[in-house]
Amino acid sequence: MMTAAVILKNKSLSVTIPRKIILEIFIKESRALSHASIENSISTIIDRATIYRTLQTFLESGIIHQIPTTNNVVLYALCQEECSIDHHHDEHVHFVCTACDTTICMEKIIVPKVKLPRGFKMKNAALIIKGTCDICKN
Amino acid sequence: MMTAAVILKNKSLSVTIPRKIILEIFIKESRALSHASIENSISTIIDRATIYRTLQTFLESGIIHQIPTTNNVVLYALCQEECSIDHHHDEHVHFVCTACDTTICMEKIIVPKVKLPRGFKMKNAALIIKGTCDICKN
DNA sequence: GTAACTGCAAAATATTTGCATCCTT
DNA sequence: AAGGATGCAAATATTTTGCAGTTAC
Repeated sequence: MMTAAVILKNKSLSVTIPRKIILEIFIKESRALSHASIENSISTIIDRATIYRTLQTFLESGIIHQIPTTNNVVLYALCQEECSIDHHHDEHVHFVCTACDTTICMEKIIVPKVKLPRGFKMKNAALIIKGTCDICKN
Repeated sequence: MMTAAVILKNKSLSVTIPRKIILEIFIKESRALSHASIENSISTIIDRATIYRTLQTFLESGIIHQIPTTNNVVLYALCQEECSIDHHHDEHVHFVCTACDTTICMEKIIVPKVKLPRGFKMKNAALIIKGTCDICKN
């Protein structure tokens, strides 16, 4: 189990209070977070601009990856393996539970390859599955 | 080839100037559009609020569907088959060309089914593939 | 004629930026 | 000590809403 400080150091990022707090939230919650949900989870006051900048930094260092959504809210989740800005290992399935509105990474399930038409070259893929999760099932 | 007016009538929507103009843009451009790109394609002045409301209406009537993105911009594209708000037939692949920044629907390629862990129930899926398109290939 | 739709204006929300100060290395 | 990060404030951008006037059916 890597601590926030260790992860930051591994990425050659300076270890600051806001970065540790935000990273610890990601470590604690095993689900995808939006800017807003992070802001809400923080009891301390971290400036909104700092949160934006921190998420951007984490993204560029490959600490987190983005998950596409359809509601103008970008979600972020911890990367499991080593990622970098140009090569994210985020080609696992993301599951969105429409009941509890939670998005989780299904690290174990990789995105199946599909055959593209001639001339198209794939760089990466994201598969978002919506439905109900194992807790909300009914 | 369906005209904008016919599509609107089929969905029991009243045929208004803004709706026709916006729908015609979708018909003409065979790619996914954002609110902003629609606003830019319009020479006539259609109020921004009207565009938002029209897209919402089209979405609810199943005329267009949303495509998830990671940049806080929701994309919309024409539905090919009959859709409704609760059952969209949008389970085809969406291809994002990172060179020309264009998103297109690959109607022919359906999203492969994946096996979910016990307790998870899938309702629908979206597969977004990023790469270079057949025009931008190099 | 009536219900629905549009345009306008304002409000609410979300994101970005400049800059002075503070913190990490 | 120096460079980078933060916090604050302001600027920008985006989206929503209320309402009066207009349009489609």
